[in-house]
This record gives sequence, C-alpha cells and structure tokens, in this order.
Amino acid sequence: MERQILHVDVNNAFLSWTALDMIKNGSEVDIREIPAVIGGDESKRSGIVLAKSMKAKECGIKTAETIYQARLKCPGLKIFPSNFKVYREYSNRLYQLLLEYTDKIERFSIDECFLDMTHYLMKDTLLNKGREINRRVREELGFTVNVGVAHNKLLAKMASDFKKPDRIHTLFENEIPSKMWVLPISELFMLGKRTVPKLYNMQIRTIGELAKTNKKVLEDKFGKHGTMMWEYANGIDNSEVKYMPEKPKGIGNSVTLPEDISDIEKLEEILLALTEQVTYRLRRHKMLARVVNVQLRNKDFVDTSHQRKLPNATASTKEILEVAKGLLEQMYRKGTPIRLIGVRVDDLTDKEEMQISLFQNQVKNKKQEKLDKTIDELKQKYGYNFITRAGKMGVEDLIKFRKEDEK
DNA sequence: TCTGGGGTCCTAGGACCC
DNA sequence: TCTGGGGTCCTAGGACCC
Repeated sequence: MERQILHVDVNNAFLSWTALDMIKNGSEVDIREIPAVIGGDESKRSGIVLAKSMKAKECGIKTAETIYQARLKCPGLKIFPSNFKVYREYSNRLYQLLLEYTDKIERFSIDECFLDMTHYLMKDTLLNKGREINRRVREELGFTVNVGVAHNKLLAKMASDFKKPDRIHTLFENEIPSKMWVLPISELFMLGKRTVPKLYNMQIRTIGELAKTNKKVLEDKFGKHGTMMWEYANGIDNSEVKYMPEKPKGIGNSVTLPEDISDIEKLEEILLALTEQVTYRLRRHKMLARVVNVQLRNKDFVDTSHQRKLPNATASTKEILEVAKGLLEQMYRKGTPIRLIGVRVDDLTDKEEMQISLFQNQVKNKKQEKLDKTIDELKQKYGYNFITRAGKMGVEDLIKFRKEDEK
C-alpha cells in the first residue's frame, strides 16, 4: 500500500522563535525582518551561526559558519543568543497542532517532524492536509513552515527543502526527474562535504547522474553508504515513521573551553562536572551504561577519543568517573593544549531489564547508589546546580544542563 | 580567521577463539 | 620453512544529521 507522508520543517526555526519570544517580551523590532543571526558566543570560542534571517541569507551567510565570517559579509549584522527552553516550547506547540492530524508523528529534530497520514486520510487529499497545516501554523502559532508531500520520508524531506519559506511542495514518483534529478548532488540527504568531492571526481554532479550510475560501482567504492546514496537518488526509501519515542543509545556532554588548558588536574575537574551531568541524565532515563568514552580536541582541532567497555553496566557517578579519569590519563600527552573535552556513555540498557549479577550488588555499591539518588533528588528539587561535586572553580557554569531531561 | 554540541551509524584493524 | 579461515568482540576514527 502506498504510504502518505508529510515532512514539516520550521523556517529559520531558532531565529523565528527568538523573534516571537522577543516580541512577546515587548521588543519593537522583528528580527525576521532585518539582517540577523542566532549565534554562539565568540568570547567563549563558540561563535558560529545557528540560524539566519532571510536578509542575512541574502548577504550570503551560511549556517555553521563563524560569526566572524558572517559579520564580514554583512557589516550591520545583529547577533542574538540561542534559548533552547523557548525553542522547546514552540516545538511542543507545533507538535500539539500536528497531533490533530495523526498520532503517527516522528519528531526528527526540534524543528522537523514526519507525519504518517496513510490511515488518516478520508476524502481529503494529502496535499490539502499539507496546505491546511501550513496555513494553520502560520495563523495560529505565528511562524512559518515548509511542508513536503510524498509517498516516503526521503522524498517528503527533499520536497520540504525546495523553495522557502512558507511553501508546500510535492515530490511524487513522476516528479523525480524534473524536481530532484536536476539538483546538484550536494542537495541529496546524507551526502556531505566528504562524499560530494569524491563523486565530483567520478564526474557525477547531479542527483540524476547519481541515480543513473551503476549501483555496484557505488557499492564497491562506498560500501553501504553507496547502496544508500543510489537508492536515495532514485527516490527509494522504505524506512518507517518512528512515532514511538525511542530510548537514547548514548548520552554525552562536552565543552569547548574558553581558553586552552594544559593542566591535567583542571581537565579532571571539568571531567567530573561533565560526568556528573551525563550520569544524572542516565539515571533520569533509568538506564545503565557499559561503555565510557572520553574525547579531547587539541588547539589544532585534532580530535582523539578513547573508550572502555565495563565488566558491568552502571549509572554510578563514581564508577564512571574513575573509568573516565583512567581514559583521560591514558590518552593525554602532558603539556598538550586542550580546546574541548567531552564524556559520553554508550551501550545503554534499561535498568529494569538488567540482570543483577550475584557478585555485583555489594554493600559499597548500594551506598554509592544511595548517594547518587540523594543528590539527584536535591537537583530535581532545587535545580541542577544547587548541589554539585564539581563546584571548585565555577566549572559548573561551563556545563549546560539540558532541560528536556527534566521531564 | 575561526571553526558548537547533541546524536546515530558505519568501517577497519587487532585480539582472540575454534 | 611455512604458517588456514571464519566468527565475534573491542576500539578508534570518520561521516553525516540538525
């Protein structure tokens, strides 16, 4: 049975939502109407563009480039900080509105949803529903979306990426040659800056040329990625709309340091703050981790990471911190200036499903678990930073706590 | 000149076992 | 002197997404 898929994509999401929030708080200007970007903080060495207004786009400003470069392109540019709490609110409002159409919604990111409308279309056409969503979001929520209409997720997503803003586009099978094959390969979902030059070297420049390339040639060169790009170029995608919320597969926290650090004791303090945050989130998900990973980025932007598999899954701050410290010591070359440090846990399992090893639940573990639990409860009651073991040098200010895990 | 932070998935090589 | 071939697990790194 042919599926009926919509992709809803908020136009300039962070910028639009910041604009609405500013207006709500009495701002006279609508930053959607001027050259403006949402960006990081240059003084904290995180100065990149997260979102741009149409006027900023006209200057040639691109997402993810540096604020420095953006300002060169557009001297009068206004820069505003991001506010994820606000973004989450608007994202939830959009989701609530979309729930009126189907409960088969995949929240692909904070500003993108896939809707599986296959079983929800009565006499209305998919296109009419798309138009209605587009209009209602604008009128009722005050921002605009692009809607992609197709029979699978890939084509719906490609369609919503056509002309912006506030548009609706279809991409049905018979439209693939005229609407998709004419585009450069860089426009194809999952073809990034590493793969595109390799395809260019093979004289493949448009999605249509990729679609007509021998599949086996691509597979020999790119493996599974080759299979995928050939199928995508031909509009083939059988993946489901994943409307059931999934458990995370890994949880991480990393920081770019305001200045390079070459002192391992300082790095260890930051590692503690990062680990506390990661294990707190892990416990809130009621999950345990079996793999601990530490990442370093040096001043030359070279990344290294080491990981270790644990004999038993755990959510204990102490246990994970000990492993993380071991990894840091193992990989850190004395005197190297470090720009970024991160901790993540992987290979997660549900706590309930965990088999309790006979040798594992000893008294000291119980004690440690109880301490973690007490601290977690205080954090929930008085806020994440109320109590922390990493308070020595204001390290906790570096670690942004992610509020969505509060729920 | 300056280059975020959160993820997911894949690959390749080495260790180890039968 | 010549030295298999699979399979699994673990680790480091890369590519891509928003």
